This record gives sequence, C-alpha cells and structure tokens, in this order.
Amino acid sequence: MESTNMLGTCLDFDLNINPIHQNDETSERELEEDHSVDEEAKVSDEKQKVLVEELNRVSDENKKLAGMLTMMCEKYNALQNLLMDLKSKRPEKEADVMLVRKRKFNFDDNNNVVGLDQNNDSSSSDEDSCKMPKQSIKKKVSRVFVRADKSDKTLIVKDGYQWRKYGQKVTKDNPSPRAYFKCSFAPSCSVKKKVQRSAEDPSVVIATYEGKHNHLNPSQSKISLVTSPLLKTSSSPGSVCTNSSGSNLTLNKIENDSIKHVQEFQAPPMQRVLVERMASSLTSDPSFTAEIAAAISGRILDQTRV
DNA sequence: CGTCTTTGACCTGCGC
DNA sequence: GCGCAGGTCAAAGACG
Repeated sequence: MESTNMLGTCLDFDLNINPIHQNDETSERELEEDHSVDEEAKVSDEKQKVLVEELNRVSDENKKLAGMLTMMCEKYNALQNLLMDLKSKRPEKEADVMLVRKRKFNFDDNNNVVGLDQNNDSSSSDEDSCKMPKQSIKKKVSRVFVRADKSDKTLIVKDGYQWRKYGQKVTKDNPSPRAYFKCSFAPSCSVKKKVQRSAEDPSVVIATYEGKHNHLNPSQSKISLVTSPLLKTSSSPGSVCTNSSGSNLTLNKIENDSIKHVQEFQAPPMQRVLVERMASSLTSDPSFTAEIAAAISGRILDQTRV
C-alpha cells in the first residue's frame, strides 16, 4: 500500500499487529485513513515540538551569550580599574622608561647610528633586529585574513601602512608564494608583514604582522577624524586609539566601521556603553583582534567549504 | 632619476 | 656535518 509506505516504520508496525481483519476492505480503508490522518498530525506535532525545542535551545544560548558578554564587560572594567590603579601607583617609573626610550629613539632617528639600542624592544631599527639574536626578539605576531580575488596575484593587503617588499619565497606547505614586506613609512619601524594566500582557500590572503609600529599610521588622521566622536568617549589611556601604535589597521578599520554601524542602530545608552567598551577592548589588543579575525575567517572558510 | 618590485643568491636555524 | 626550509639581501629592471 502506498499510504503505509509513506508513513514509515511506525505505521507498518501498527498495520501488521492486527491481521484478523485483512479481508474486510472497508474497515481496512477506514483504518488506513484514520491512521494516515493521525500520523500526519503526529508528524506535524513532532515537527512543531522539534522547532519549539530548537527555539528554546537558541534562546537559551542567546541568554548564555548575553551573560558571557556582561561578564566580559565586568571583567574588563575590573581589569581597567586595576590597570589605572597600577599606573597611578607607578607614574615616575614609567615616565623614566618613556624618557629613556624617547632619548634613544631621537638619537637613532637623527644620527642614524646603529647598535646603540640593541636592548630596546620591537621599536628598534631594522639593522638592530638583523644583528640581534632572533631568540631574544619577542615580537607581537598577529594574523589577518583578507578575502581577495583569486585572479589577483598581487599579494597586497591594503592596511593603511606603507610597505616595501623585500622578498618573495615559495614555501613547502603552500604552492602560492609568500611575500615579505617591511614598514617603509618610518626608517626606525621594524614591523614586518608576511602575505600569503591560504593553501586551503586561494581566495583568502593571510597577512602575518610581526612587531609593533612606532609611528602614526599614514591614514590614521583620516580615520580618527571619522571615528573620533565615538572613540573619544570610549578610548582609555593606553588604548590603540590614543597611542596609535596598533599593528593592524585593517582590523581597526573594520572595527571602527562596524562600531559606527552598530552605534547608528543602537540608541539605548547601556548598549551604547557596552559597544564602546567592547570596541575599546578590541582595539586595544591587536592579538585579540587577530584571534577574532582568525576565528571569523575560519568560520567563513568552513561554511564556504560545505 | 628616484622609488619600488622582482628574483637569484646567501644566511641561519633546525632536524637528522 | 649535511641538507632542507624559511628568511633576508641586494643587484637589476620596471615604472612614473
């Protein structure tokens, strides 16, 4: 029978348990009709149940995420307060360090003398970084995933900074070449960038940033003009917005743009404060932004692969 | 002519 | 010590 086949194993089971009325055609037909109506109702009920469960699960998840966000904000506030306390307790020490750094920096800039600030951090010059043992250099490394046209073979990631290409190499694990860039905006800036297409998805370009810029972003002024009304309220001392030493403008740009959009849509002050705080926390930590970008890109890659 | 890109050679770290 | 792979240098060419 067609109807029994359509209704699956449960119905087959029901029909087979009562073989006594097999010759009674009318009663069988009535029975089948009843069964089919019942089963249709059952199926729709089950579907409804599944949907309701899914809805509940999603709303629970949403609640959990909201809770996590609130917790993150609270923790961020606590950390911010802690940082402010620490800064207020040790202002002289930091000022001394800054003074020494500035002095060394000026000397290096003006006289172009190499080798005097070898113990300096990532803001030392290229020559220094070449002479120093690689193990002693602790540079901040961040990765940015950028969607690019497959046909576009120029490994250029526009991030607002000025880069000079100094090498290209084909690596073992990836058929597409890897390009090496140095920041050419400031001679003393030791930030390097490696750009390579993803082996898994050639439409994705992976830019790896090493080090921290010790100068303003060439296009920073333009960006800060656009976003200053928002960031002025959100940025705290020490954030990227104020020290402008973020290593990743692409992300900053994306974040700032998205922040603008978010602010346009979210009028309630509480949400606005939350968004601003989140934005501040995101922009103040390049590694965190890189991790977020990596996670998002990975997610996108996963979805495009399916 | 100055700047930027390309590309082969060289250097360095690491595993065997 | 050797080979491999990644990273860097620097000469040559392209381009505005």
